[in-house]
This record gives sequence, C-alpha cells and structure tokens, in this order.
Amino acid sequence: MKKYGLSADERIKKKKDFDLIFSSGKFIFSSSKKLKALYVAEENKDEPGVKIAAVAGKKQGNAVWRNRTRRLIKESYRLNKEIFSSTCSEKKILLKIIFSPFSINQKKNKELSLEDIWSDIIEIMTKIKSRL
RNA sequence: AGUUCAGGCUGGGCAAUUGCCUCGAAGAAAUUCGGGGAGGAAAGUCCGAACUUCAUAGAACAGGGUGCCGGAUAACGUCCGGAGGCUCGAUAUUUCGGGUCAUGGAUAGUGCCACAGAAAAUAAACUUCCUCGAGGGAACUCGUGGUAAAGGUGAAACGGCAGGGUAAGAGCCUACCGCAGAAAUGGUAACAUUUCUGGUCCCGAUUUAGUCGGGAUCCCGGUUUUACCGGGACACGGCAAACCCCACCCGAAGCAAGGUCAAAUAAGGGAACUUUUCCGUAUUAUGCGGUAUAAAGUUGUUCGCUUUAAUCUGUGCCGCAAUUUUGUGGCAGAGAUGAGUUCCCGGGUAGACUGCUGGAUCCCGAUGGCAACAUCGGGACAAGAUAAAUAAUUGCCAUCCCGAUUUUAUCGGGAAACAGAAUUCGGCUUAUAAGCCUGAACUAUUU
RNA sequence: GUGGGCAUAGCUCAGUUGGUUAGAGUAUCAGGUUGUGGCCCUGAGGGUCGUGGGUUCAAAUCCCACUGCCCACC
Repeated sequence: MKKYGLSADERIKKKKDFDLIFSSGKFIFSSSKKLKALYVAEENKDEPGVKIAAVAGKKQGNAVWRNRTRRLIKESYRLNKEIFSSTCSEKKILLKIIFSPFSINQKKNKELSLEDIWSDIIEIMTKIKSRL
C-alpha cells in the first residue's frame, strides 16, 4: 500500500456501506464548524484498515464547487492518512468515515484552497483516533 | 477617439513532485513501464433524430404540434435565400442601410368588444334635416312620406376628401386616393408593375329627380364555338397568442431502454429416499390404551407439555366363519395419492458484464451553388467514469491593473469569467472575465 | 431521464370566461377611548402582481423565453 496513495480499496464504493453509516454512524464536527464527519468502527480481523468518502450536499453549491471541495478533502486526507495506519491494524478494526462540508458553501467561500481544509481534517482525524 | 448595445472568434502556455481513472505490454502476485484523460456552452431539458424494446392486417377518431414563399437537411419549431408589414437612421421625396415580425382563414360557423356614445355589427330605432297636409297671429305642434348627410363619444362608427347635384340628401355623378375583381407582363412561388372595371334603348314598380327589378343590342372573358355560360363593383369593423376551420406532421416508452451471467426467494416441473418399534385388548372398523423413538411448536436453557408419524388398491401365504362363489383377521411384499427431506431444472432479485464509444465524426483541398449545403480526393482517431476519474502544490514565461524607480525598461503587489461529460448526434435558449473582429446608436474634439 | 405545480402589501392568502379604484385578515403608523397599558373603535401609508418580450383598444389574467422554490414517477 502506498504511503500517500488513495486507491479504490480505501474508498467507500457500495451503497450498503453508505446506508449503514448514515443510519448508525456518529457525528463529529471540527472546532471551526467548517466540516463534519460520520464514522463507524467495526471489528474485522481479515481486512483491517480505513475507508473514507467525501460528500457534498446539493444545496451547498453547483457541480464545480462540490467536485472541488470533495477533491480537496480527499487530497488532505491522503497526505495525512498515516495518523490511522498503525492503530487500525493493531486493534483489528475496519473504520469507515464520510466527510462533508458543514458551514461553508459556494456563496461564502467561492474560492476554496487546500489551506482552508487542511487543519480541520487533521483535527477530526485525531478526535476519531482518541475515541477508538 | 471614447461609451453603450448586438453578433462572432479565442477561452493562457511550459516544467517538476505527489495522486486518481482507463487502455496496452511485462509479471505467479504485489507492482513496474508506456499511451490517453472535460466544454463552447459539457448547463437548461425547449425541439428534432439515431438506437432499443413493446404493439403491429390496415385505416380512422381523439389528442398534440407547425403555419408568407422557395430551397437545404436523416429530421426539425433549425439554417439559407427571397417577399410583405412595422420601426429606427441617413438622404431629401424616393431610395439606401440597420433592427424586428406565431406573417394561413374573420364571406364556414359560434362567441366577445367594458366605460362613453343615438348606435359596437342583419345596419335599424332615436334626435336633427326636408316635402306635403291640418291647426295656429307666430314660435311651434300633430299626421303622412323622403333621406341616411349631421349627432364628437370611443381603441374602433359601415370608404376618405373636393366639386357637381338636390326640397333635403346620398358613389347619385365626376377627379384623385384606398379597397376589391379580372387580364397582361416579370417571377418556380410568395408577390410586384401596368391596364380595365364602359355605352345605348325599352318595359314595370315607386317617384320631384334619382334609384330598384326585368329585357334587348354592342363590348370583354371562358367553353362542348351558327350556340351556351359568366361579367361590368364600393359589399363584407376588430379579435383566431377566444372556440374553431383549412393544409401538413406525429404509434408508445426510454440506456434505470435492451441483452448475457447469476448468490437469495415464491409458484411450477422432474428424480431419489423416508413415511417407525414393542406390548395389551377388541372385532362392525388398519380401532382403542400404554411405551419407546423421530420431527415440529412452546422456553433464555433443560425437564415438562401439545401435535404429527396418514390414506387407498391389488397379489401371495396362514387362521376363523360359511354352501364352493365369498366375508373377515394376521403376516409378507408391491403399487398409487398425500406429506417430509435432498438434488436438478425453471425463475430471475442483490450483484457483475455488456450496450459504451469509429460517428449523419473531425481537419485540409478541389468542384457545383448567391447561400445553407452537396459531391469527390487526401489525412486523423480524439474521455468513457458509475457514491461517479480527469486533481493538488510549486516555479518560470506571456495578458491586464496599481505603486515606485526611472525614461521605456526594471522591481514589488494583485487580478484572470461562466462553468464539469454520464447512450450518441443536429439545433435552439441561457451564462460568460480579458483580448480581438464586424455593425448600429450616442457623446466629445478637429477639419 | 420524464411529468406536474407555485411566485400578488413586512407575513398569510383572495382576485385569472381579459375590462378601467388589485382586495381581505394580520403587522406598522396616527387619532379616539382609559389615570396608564392592553382589548376595542376610526383612519392612513405600504404593490415595477417573480424577470424580460409579444398578442390586444386594454394583460395580475392569454402566448413565448428565463429565474427561484416545491412535488411525483421509473
């Protein structure tokens, strides 16, 4: 597995997984309220690891803005995913997380850059890690 | 020269690092190497097609759409060319240029036209006007007829204006304009231009004159050509984006179409196996009672409790009854129905694959055409994802703006739109920073 | 991909066979009533009828295009 990669195995692809997380997941917000996250942790001894997805609601912006926001979230996760790499394999846990923007939208934050997202992603990831 | 508006074109480039999707090659695999990776609107989903399935013997109705004429096209509500209307500007009185138009039919029928006005659609009633008669001194009143000119309102008033004419008047007559019809010429056509729409006589109704109806002859046009028919006009206000009529077009649904494979599950079909053991009792009945075993249900679990272990038909042997047919009981073994279990078929859900990108394709040139476009020749292959890839960061160079130095360059800072493929094409509509091109309007300066 | 609906005063809604002041409730403001406030009574203001075109003598109403919101189906 690549150190800074984000292949298809590390993303949530199935509709059942999304239904599970949206129905029984736990919320976590960043301190600036820019982002929110839903996560589910389940025991899985065969394939421990982390799976993520990025979701942007339809009312928050048009297609270009939503795509860019999701790419920025995935990019900042990709460069920081070493936070989870050791703990999940030790505890035999499969962690599933959905990130999505919360208070930001296209009208307020038209030009979004990586620096706006970076610190919030790290904060959410460390919070989830401490709760496991 | 600037500003605004309308239309059109372009829609920053190169490199490095880290990633994603897809295709190809290598490898047992992890993975490695190489090729490719958003738009002019990908958008809105407003039209038209291709493609697929369903239904089909054909047609019509209903419903929907389109609407000046000709052409282009696979098709269109699109495009090109032309005609006409409206409008703006210039010129200066007739043309030129720009913009724009859902531009068939109001004599097929129905309906609507507020307020005001005499009247809003069969032209008639009312007021006024005029002749004649009666009354009266007169103003005037009443009756009889004539006429549709006047009524000033309205968005719109039943051709306009001028002259003649008359008792008053009227296309009643005349000139010009408008409208309508016919013919000729030009044009494929829409349409445009030009010309014509007249004269004489007789009879009847009514009358002051006119007018109306009928007829004859000359004239014009057509046909079936010694003949027949038609014509010689002022009638018909607007609205069809009101119903409607006419002409033309449309079968329905959509890639979540459709096809292939196929966990699960219901119905159905086929095959195999199972459908019990012991004891007692009775005989009209394979019955009844007990016991063990198995399965199912109940319960957190065990025990316990409840239910089920079926039904029918031949065959052979034995016992009993009777008259030989026969009846009845037991045992053995077989078949059928039902039930249960397992397997297979079938079915098609989740899921996977396919449809899936090479096509009415794009670029260049020649020929035909005013053009849209067509034909021919040469060349090119250019995203294919599915909770959905096409990205992030940095540097350099271009473009524009601001500031400083300074004199045409340098330094520093900043800006760069609208927007993301989802089966594929042809259009339309809408959004769009900056730069460039074309056109129109306005403003200023100079000559 | 397909189909349907809504937009009118600050708010909730009438009004759409086209017709001459676009109306009601509530809210706001002013006056009255009361010792004061509320309730109550009287009056006033407040509308580019979502935007832009067109048809018509006349458009909130009819037609076309656009914007925003909502709903349904496979």
